[in-house]
Amino acid sequence: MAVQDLYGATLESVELQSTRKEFEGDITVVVFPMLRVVKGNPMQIGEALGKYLVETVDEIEGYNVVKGFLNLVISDVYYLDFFESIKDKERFGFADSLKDDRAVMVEYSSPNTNKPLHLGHIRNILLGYSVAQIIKASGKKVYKTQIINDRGIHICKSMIAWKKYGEGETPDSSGLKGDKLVGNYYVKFDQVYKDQIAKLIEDGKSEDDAKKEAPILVEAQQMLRKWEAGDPDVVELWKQMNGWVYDGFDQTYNTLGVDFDSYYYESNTYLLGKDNIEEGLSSGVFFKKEDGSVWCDLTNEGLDEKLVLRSDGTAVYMTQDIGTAIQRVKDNPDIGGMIYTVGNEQDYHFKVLFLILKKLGYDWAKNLHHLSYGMVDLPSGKMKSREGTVVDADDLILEMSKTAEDISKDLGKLEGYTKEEKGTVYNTIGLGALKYYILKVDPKKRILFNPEESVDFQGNTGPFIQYTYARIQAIIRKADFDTSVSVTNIKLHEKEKELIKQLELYPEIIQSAAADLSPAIIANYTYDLVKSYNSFFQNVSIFGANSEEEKQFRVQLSNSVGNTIKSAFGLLGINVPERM
RNA sequence: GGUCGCGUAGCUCAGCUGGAUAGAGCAUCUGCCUUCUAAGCAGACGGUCACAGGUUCGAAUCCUGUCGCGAUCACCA
Repeated sequence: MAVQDLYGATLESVELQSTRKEFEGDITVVVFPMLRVVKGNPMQIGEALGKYLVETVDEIEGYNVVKGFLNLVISDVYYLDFFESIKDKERFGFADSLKDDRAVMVEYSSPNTNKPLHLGHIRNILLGYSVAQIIKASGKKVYKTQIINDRGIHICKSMIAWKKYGEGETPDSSGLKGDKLVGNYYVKFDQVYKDQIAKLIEDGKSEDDAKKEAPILVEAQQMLRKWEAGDPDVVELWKQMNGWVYDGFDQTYNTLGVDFDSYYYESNTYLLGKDNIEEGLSSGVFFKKEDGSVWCDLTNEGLDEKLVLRSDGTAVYMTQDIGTAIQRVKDNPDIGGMIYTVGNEQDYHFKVLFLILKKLGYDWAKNLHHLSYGMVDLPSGKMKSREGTVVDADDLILEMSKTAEDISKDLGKLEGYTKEEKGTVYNTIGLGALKYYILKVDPKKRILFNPEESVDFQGNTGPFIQYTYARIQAIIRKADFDTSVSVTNIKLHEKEKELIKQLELYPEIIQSAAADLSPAIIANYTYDLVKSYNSFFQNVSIFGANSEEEKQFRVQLSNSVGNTIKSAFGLLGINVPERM
């Protein structure tokens, strides 16, 4: 029996847990629940059980009973055996054996093409990408995708403003990133719109009328109708401006280190779903009201009736989402489930969407998850694009690198590195700080993002963990050890056992992060591991009175911790530098 | 108002399938750089786990209610 079998055992009435540090032992059996089955005093039952286990199970060397807790002492040999099995592994693809034939599609980012990405998108993208990595590591095939909101009135607003005031400006002519350029015209539209409203009100219009009648808005609406009619000029402009935006987005995705396997454009999918509504009507999932609108009755599920098709026969948001989901499975028939990374303001929408898809009878509908996350708030309050209080994604990333650079320079590390090498490290650290800061928090909680204070490199932060990894690499470089040598006859310290126990938990951590769709689990685990490691390493001197064997074992243990950090950070999409 | 989510140290967060004395980091204070990188380590200080009931041997964790904060309740997306 290996150590992991002991931990993995979950007999129904036996509760096992890792023994708390302050007690002697490795595994604890909680005796209290047994009292329901066996009558007696917890102490006596514990004693009897402990005695029996020591006699019959080789791995168990000793026991003690505290109150109703039976602490079992596991032999060092089993720790060493486990350690031997993971010593050199880069622990990424451990789950190959668990491969599931049903793939999962993960959607994230979902930008609008009228403005650049901001801090809110960053949370979305990091969460989605990380969850995709985690699910892949847990043994499933993953399709990463995004749906791009490339049509609608908001795009036309940027287009009309560019046409009227742009004077042919392009990313090349202005040196601006494409998404920034288009975003500027969206802002421009809003300025002009507001001025026009003010003027109309001055001329005696009511506020409501002014908002509806402002010429630039009317023009944008005309443009949308032309687009829908396929007007060649409008479509051409639309393609051109969206192309600029995609170039800009790609740059940002690139710096963030994320990618996608496929793209869905709303301009292609916005008409989807109507056929599915027809099918739903004939199978009785939906019903038609007198005015011709189509609804889904969810009152039995404790919800309301939900509109799925307007009385004029046009689609609503829900219609599209139904159609798109079905389309995706048609495109990738091995999909057995989907994950939508979308903010929690849409909790209700997805609850309804999933319910409807289930009612329509799709077998994959039971594996749909809304990866719902909280808003990112700034100390000044909510981010509002119109008020200019958004934190731009590119600016933020740049600022994080800059801070990493300043701190690194103060500490005087990285001597002997070229300018370029230094730049790469600063980027790795800055991005590590940003990604970790966002991912370590439970997705469903709101994040208060303080741009100044977020750039923290001490404690539970990305750079601290990266730093530990870099230190481990320094140890390995210096030690020049031979990993093929196995170390056996040594007596393990408590802190070493603690570390091995934590390394052993890694696969379970991934499974649990995959089940909860929460990278925060991986992040916090990695931090705990690093804390244990640092404590172990700084409190037991490596070149002290210890044997060569022990010394070698410690270097190997460092290596193993390093590999685990690297793998865990890989799941978070964070790189680790060899030096920093 | 209905529904959903959140509320843990001064601040930012872990812990939540019920278990032993509720844990980290930041901030404040005290030690530790001739051995691996002090972005570190060791320690001190800091708690009515929002509040009130309930379930039980045992509740931060589960249930009910109250309060506070947020989201959502469109023939918008």
